[in-house]
Amino acid sequence: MNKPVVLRFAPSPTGPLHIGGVRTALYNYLFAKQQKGRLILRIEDTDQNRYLEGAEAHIRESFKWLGISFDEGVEEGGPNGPYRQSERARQGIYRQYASQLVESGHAYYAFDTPEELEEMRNRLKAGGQKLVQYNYAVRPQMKNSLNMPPEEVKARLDAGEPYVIRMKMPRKEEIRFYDEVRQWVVFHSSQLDDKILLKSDGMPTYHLANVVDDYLMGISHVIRGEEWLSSTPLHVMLYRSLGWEDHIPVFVHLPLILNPDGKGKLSKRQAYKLGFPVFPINWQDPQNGELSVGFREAGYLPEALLNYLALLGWNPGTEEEVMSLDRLAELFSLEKINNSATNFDPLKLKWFNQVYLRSKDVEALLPMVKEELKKQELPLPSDEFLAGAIELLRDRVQFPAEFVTAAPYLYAAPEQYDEKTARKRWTPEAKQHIAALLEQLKMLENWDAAAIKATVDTYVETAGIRHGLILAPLRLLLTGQPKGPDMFAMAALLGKQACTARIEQAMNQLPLAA
RNA sequence: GUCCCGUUCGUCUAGUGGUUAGGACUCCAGAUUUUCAUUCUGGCAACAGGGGUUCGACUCCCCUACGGGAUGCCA
Repeated sequence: MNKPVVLRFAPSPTGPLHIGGVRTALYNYLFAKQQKGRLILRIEDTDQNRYLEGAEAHIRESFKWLGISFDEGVEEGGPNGPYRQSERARQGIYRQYASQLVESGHAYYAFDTPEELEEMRNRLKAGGQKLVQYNYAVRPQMKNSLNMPPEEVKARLDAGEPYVIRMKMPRKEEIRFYDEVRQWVVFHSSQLDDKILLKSDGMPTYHLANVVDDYLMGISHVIRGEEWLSSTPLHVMLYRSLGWEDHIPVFVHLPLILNPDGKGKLSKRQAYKLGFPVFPINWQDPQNGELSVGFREAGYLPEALLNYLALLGWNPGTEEEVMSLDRLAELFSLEKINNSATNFDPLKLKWFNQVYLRSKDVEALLPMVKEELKKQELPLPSDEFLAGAIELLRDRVQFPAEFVTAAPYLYAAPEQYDEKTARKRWTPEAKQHIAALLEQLKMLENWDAAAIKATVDTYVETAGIRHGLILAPLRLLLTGQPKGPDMFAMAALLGKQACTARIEQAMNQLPLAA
């Protein structure tokens, strides 16, 4: 019988949710969904010193925007709660297992002070040791329960002396584990150190907490970033030492996401320099007040971000690229996850954004355009007008804001006219024709694109001139721009009143080309 | 330094011993369009290097180089 599929995403609220975390969460989500399993959101807040106010809320908000939902978590509830490790720690869960490990001889108490540890490291370094770590070799020289009589240990403990519990890493043991992405990975325990499992503040370290919780929560697959690969042997040892060898989850270590130039882990700094976000939604650093613009605020659609991210390290093995979340969940497979680090490509993300933006119906786009108008402090036209504007512009925008910024003339008469175009097109001859055409346009009863076009066509034909002589200057007068969407449709949308007014206004104002 | 992981067009990638090495983004050219964008067509562009194994290696093995990660009372 197959074990139930239970996944978890376990962020630490020491900072905002990062794009790499989003991808990890996404893969967890996709796999859980595909396998009809459960997905848990667990908050790994065991570091009291680095806890950041607002980070947890940022994480939650981000997922809400992205449309990634969890079956269990702090807000969702569930049978495996509590879902914050700090709360679980308060229940004594981790201490209990740490004690069990001490009793079974797999771990021990250590009373070394930070200064003593520092001294030990310096000594090893000075001695030319290649392994500078608290391990089987230095263990006998340190202040720990392995080197003192039980009475002394008890006395120190009873006296409330600060202590940690360390893993007693065996001296010589091969640790093999299977990773779905890298296949078999082998480590030797001799290279590993006696990692702290329980800190002196009583909190567990990540290693202990994640193993205990994964076991307790019945996690079947651990999908996480590659930076965890190196500590996986410790985790495996922990499972073994706790007698949970049969419950070791399937490990899936995802390749890292690097900066666009391939140099180093994707960083906020690099991203900022290149002009793209790294956080799903805005993040204001509570310490220095610095604001980082999120993908949401920058005009990215969650579908686009997710689609792009899904393909960053995975692909369906076909040439299908534009996929909904449902489709992704359908096609997702662990075997097809890539094993090499990947560069973040903001250009391709933009392309996805364009694809998704264009496919949205007017109803969905309307609120985005309105919001942008509000932001720009522009008057709010009717929905009908905006719908027309959206249809007019949909093939030429990558971001919602561009429905406004790319065509400001739809919302207000132009105040400036493109100089180069004016110099070239606004000739005395052009002005003369436009004036004559204006009279005809004024008489037009049905102000629609076809009628306007017919009027212009007829005028051009009878005057025996080329379209360019009329069209380019006309567009200039109407919009101030040399380019833009279909002019007749645009003029129709603007309305007769506005168009004739703009033409007249420009005829009076705009100096002729020499 | 040590351990671990990795290396196909500029980028994301397909590829599991015999392929004209395929697709997408970017870029370029042409067509369409009143212009720009869209769309369509076409083009440029890759197996890190060296040894093996094999009739035959992008595919398997080893070495080198390069990149990355870990090496915390952080996750």
